[in-house]
Amino acid sequence: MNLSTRQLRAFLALVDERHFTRAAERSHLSQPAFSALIRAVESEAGTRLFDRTTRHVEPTPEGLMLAASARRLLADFEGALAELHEHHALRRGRASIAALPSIAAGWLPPLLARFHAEHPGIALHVRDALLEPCLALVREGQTDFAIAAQGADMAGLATELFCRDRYHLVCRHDHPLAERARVRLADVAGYPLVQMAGSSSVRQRLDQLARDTPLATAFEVEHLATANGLVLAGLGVALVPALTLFQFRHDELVTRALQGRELQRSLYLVRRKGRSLSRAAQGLYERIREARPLGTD
Amino acid sequence: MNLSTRQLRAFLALVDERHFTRAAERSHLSQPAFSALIRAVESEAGTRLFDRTTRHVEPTPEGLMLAASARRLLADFEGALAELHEHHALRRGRASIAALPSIAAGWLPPLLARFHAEHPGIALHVRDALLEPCLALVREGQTDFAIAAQGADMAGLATELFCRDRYHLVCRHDHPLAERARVRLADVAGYPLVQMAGSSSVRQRLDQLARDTPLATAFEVEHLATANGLVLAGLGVALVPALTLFQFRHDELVTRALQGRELQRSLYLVRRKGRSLSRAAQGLYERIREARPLGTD
DNA sequence: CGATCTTACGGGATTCGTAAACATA
DNA sequence: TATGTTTACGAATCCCGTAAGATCG
Repeated sequence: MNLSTRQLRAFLALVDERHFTRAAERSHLSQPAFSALIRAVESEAGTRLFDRTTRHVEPTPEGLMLAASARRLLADFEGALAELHEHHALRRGRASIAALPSIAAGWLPPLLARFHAEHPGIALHVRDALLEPCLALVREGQTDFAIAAQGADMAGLATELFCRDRYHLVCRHDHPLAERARVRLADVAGYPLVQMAGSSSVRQRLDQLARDTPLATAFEVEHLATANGLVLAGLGVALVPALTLFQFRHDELVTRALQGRELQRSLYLVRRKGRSLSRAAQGLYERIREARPLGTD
Repeated sequence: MNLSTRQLRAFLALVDERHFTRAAERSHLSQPAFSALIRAVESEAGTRLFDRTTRHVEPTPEGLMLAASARRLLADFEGALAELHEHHALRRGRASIAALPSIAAGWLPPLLARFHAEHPGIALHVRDALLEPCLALVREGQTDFAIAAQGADMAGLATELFCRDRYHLVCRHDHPLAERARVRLADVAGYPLVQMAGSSSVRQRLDQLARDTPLATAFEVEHLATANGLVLAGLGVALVPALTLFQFRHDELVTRALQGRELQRSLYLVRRKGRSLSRAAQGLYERIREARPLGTD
């Protein structure tokens, strides 16, 4: 049991035209070839579909029945293909991304705004989550891809460098460290520190970097905005990556890049291995890759 | 833009199996042929539908989208074809027939009952109408065919003899004519006659036959049942065709076939010329033709 | 290294178009 | 008789299957 859309279209052409020669022209076929095609359709259908004399062609009642079905089927078919093309052309679709809170709040939104302006038909979804939840969302397919650091278990995930994000000192401009042009990690060791909570990747990476440098943790907070408030109040200084500095823009605060080749974290575009993204997600992914802040080495 | 149901089925086989070799077997194709077929589908769709490595095959998001559509489309398609087959096999459908009142009330119902028992899925519709309305219904396509006499204008209609229906005398058994074994039209001339109304074909045909025999019309009625009552009351005798005699079955009444080669009416199966009947109507038509009461000559 | 998909290629079935035959109003 | 469909037939195309090649785990 096999029929092609071309056959259905030719069949409908004959139903409409009621004339083999004209219907054959409309189908870009010679009349005899068209005649054979109609015979094939009738054979597939298992019943005669047209009453024909040399002077008159007319669908049988069964032909009219099939014509109604065929019109519906072709419309559905073309609708399905059109939808596919819409998705392919990024005119429709859905893309979801997970990102670490710092990225989700700072770097990402302007890019999403640009992408949305370019592709208003694509629905965008963002999840801000800490590192492991981020990776879990990708692993479970609940999000298309993520911007995150490397986790403990990266099996089944494919990563691509997003950027290297250098740690910076943030302090009040009246803080002693504010006067130094170049600041090393060891220089900060003596001062009370406003730290992120241990669950954050910013903190985890910092703990790695400061393995040999005892830091004086004065506060532990969940949110960068809180850290900002504490530093602004003169209760300590903060060590945070460049992409979080948008939270610390204030006249009374200064930032200094920490010297030292290693004093940065690496962020990655993370997606499921061996599994392609939807066209919409692929589009967003590439847009992000093009726009990524390459950072220092 | 052309795709066949076979291609859609093969595509779905691969979505289900996620394995070219197995899907190819399920599709009764060699694996390379199957591979080429999938490529053709992807080319038609305009987008990649599967991620494949030599070890793993998986539909892309677009592939899954198309798969959902394809399943729906194939189900619809097969539904439409199944419906067509149901109609072809006389398991479903609709047949409508128009018939002169005498036929519609007498000969036809038992046949319809048998037909319905054989084909319970076919909805039957009957219209009882006088000759010209009968033919009009057929001409306008409001009924599939009719059992009727020939009308004034038979253009566009195709007829086939249904039966020859001899006129009979109906009278009380105590009527003088009841004693005669053989009755001719002229024998009836002197007696008061219960006639059908001039709009009936029974009457019109009788007027033709009696062109040279002055008949004594005592009553004109619309319905045979009324004629029956009048004859039973001894108010006259009736001249009606054999197929109406079911209305005159009564102990006190006798019927006598009118002698004479011409003293009959011809009834026909009437359908639109050059236009085929639906399978259901065709089935009923043939059933009627097989069962027709051939009548005398 | 083995399982699996892709490419290459010859053979066969399908389908096409031209020309002639056939049918109906 | 003229218009339009079907049949006949040689040719081009498409599609299939076998065999060789490439690739990933």
